[in-house]
Amino acid sequence: MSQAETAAAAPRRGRPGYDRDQVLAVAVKVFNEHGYDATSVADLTAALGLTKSALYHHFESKAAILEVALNDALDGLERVVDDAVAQHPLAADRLRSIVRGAVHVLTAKLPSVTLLLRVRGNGEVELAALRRRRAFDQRVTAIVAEAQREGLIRGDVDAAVATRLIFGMINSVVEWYRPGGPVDPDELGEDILRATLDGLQSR
Amino acid sequence: MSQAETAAAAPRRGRPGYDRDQVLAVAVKVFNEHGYDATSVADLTAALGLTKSALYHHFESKAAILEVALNDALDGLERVVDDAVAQHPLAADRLRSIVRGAVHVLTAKLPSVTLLLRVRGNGEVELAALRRRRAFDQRVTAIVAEAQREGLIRGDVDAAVATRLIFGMINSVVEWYRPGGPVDPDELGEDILRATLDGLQSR
DNA sequence: GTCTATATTAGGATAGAC
DNA sequence: GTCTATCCTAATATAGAC
Repeated sequence: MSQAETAAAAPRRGRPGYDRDQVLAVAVKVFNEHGYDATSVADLTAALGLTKSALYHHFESKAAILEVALNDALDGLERVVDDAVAQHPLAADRLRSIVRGAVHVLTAKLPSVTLLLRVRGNGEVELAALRRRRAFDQRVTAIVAEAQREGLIRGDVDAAVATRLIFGMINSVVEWYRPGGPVDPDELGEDILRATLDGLQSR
Repeated sequence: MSQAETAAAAPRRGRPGYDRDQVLAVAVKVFNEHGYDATSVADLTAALGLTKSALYHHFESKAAILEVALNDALDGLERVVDDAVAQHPLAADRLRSIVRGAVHVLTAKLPSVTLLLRVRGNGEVELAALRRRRAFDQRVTAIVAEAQREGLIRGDVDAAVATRLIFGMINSVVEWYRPGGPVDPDELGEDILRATLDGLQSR
């Protein structure tokens, strides 16, 4: 994924001449437009301007493309929690750091995170991703519960429900946020922090 | 959908003997478990204990099943806005009514609304549903903007962003809410109203 | 890194009997 | 309302040449 952006800087004569990361970026884009299951390998090759054989030269299967993208997204999200835990002793600070970090990863790695959030558990690749995602959710829920004991989060809402509502709001961003659009990703992180903690009501 | 619950009250001898609503309920459940596109007609008939021909006796195509379910969900959501507009002159009251009503429809019609929220726009049936959903979103955004002018919603967050964040939180409920579980749907509506308007922070 | 050609299976849907 | 048998297309994937 990291090489995808610099792809245009190394053009070929005539044929596209994709490398693995470029193929990945296009494939993930098409997956998100039609859904992974509704996307055929023919759809991918049409978007790439390649034949199936050329695509299978880069990835051994359609599922292998999905696997790389999902792991990229999960790596990014797990790193946010790792960093928050390493940097902040207070759960309240960890939570604020996680909200900001999750919004940052989500906007920076929008395609792969979007794909991750739509996984239903079909096949081994998706099941493995769901397992990692559940572990992530549990770590965050534990931090929210601790932040609640510390007094940051109100006690009249269940910690698991609060976590789900906060991340429900964060994750919904993939449905409408577009890089280069009118919404700044860092401001969005602050908006979501304000919306979930302070509330959207005027005071 | 309404007849599905009373199905067990009219059993047949030997074979299941499904009617249209019962087939619909099972099909929507399977669609949600694997995703619409990943669900084959064979998956549906396996869940029903029927052959393909029997299924095609009730619905003319796989897409026709989807269409009925999506319209059911959209009817429910549109009715919430219609009722809110009819009952409340103030946009602030309309918004509160819509949040409560949307959570209610979402929990009461969980299977069909879940399906609706995952539609990507493949084929005419999904495109038609997306058009209706966009119209719904626009009506709600206009009400949020008006509520902001009335002073209910803070002015430092864009109305369109606020709408998306609020409904992002509401819609995320389909990912974890289960009827008969520990979370009461009416309480959940109040929690979301509190979370989005008052904020989750202790005071 | 890409091509043409093809193997193989699964998918949606129908015909016609009971 | 359901069955068996079948059609036809589209899907994933591979072989082997350039």
